[in-house]
Amino acid sequence: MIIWSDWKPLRLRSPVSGAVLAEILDGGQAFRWLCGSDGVWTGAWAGNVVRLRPSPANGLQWSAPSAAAAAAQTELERYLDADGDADGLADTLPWRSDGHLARCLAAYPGLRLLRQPIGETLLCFLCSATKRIVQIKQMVARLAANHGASLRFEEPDGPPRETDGRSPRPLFQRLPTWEELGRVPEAELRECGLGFRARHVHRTAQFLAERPGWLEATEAAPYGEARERLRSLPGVGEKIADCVLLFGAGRLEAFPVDVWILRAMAGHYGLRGWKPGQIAQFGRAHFGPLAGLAQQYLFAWERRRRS
DNA sequence: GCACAGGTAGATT
DNA sequence: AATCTACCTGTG
Repeated sequence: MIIWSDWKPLRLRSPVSGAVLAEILDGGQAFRWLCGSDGVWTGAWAGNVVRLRPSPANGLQWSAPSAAAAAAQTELERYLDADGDADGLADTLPWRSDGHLARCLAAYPGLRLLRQPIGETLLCFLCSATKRIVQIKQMVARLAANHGASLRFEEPDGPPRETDGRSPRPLFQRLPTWEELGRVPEAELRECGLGFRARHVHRTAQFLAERPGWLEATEAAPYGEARERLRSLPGVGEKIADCVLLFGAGRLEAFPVDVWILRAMAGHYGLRGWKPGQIAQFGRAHFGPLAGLAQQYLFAWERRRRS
């Protein structure tokens, strides 16, 4: 039984509607947010579990297990890049000369890139190959349930306040660290539904478990070097490397090219038949140093009304 | 029942 | 240096 702190307002420099919040939390950047029938999002990253809900006038409210609430606000503000000027960044994209981009920006005001832990982001995107978001979330939930450390929020004595017996239990286990994954046999990863991705996760874990600090050094390296380092991991190609840098390291110049971006660039930019590598090159040249932010808008637009 | 899904790596042209 | 192809498994 979790005792949640009271709801408190969360100030975002660029506010978001409920719909844009849903796109940020559940649009393919992160895979550990669940939305209840009451419209409340519950999500987890690192050792944090947090609830979020839209409030009037594009406001946001948050709540955390009361024992962890003090630290949670700081962590959440960093995770959501609350102080970041998301709309100001978007305004520097070349929308004035790009009608389709202008339309995408207008459709998702306040859309932003999350600042997730790089290790978790790598794990999630190793699971993402030829899978839909629902399935990725399922695999990741099983990894946490079977191999992640439990999160215990000890409650001090006192009158219980707001409780929620239906809290999504899987979120109260962390994702396993790479060191922990290094001790998990590939067969047990397959039991989490990873399929052929289990081999990639297993071999990447073998590599990383022996090299403490390797991911942190990668995060600190210049973009090109970081990308090559990630590419050297089993199961990490150009697309996943860019996803990890964009969603897990705040590298807004990373421009992941997936099937949705291929469709977007074919349909709206006349680049039918172009290869992913060519699209990536075009994207960085056309959209500039924040190409990854543009990518997120194009991705959201392309994916609307689909699963 | 069966194609297909936020790809990657290795073989084959 | 391009272009196939196998790889697991749940969903539509």
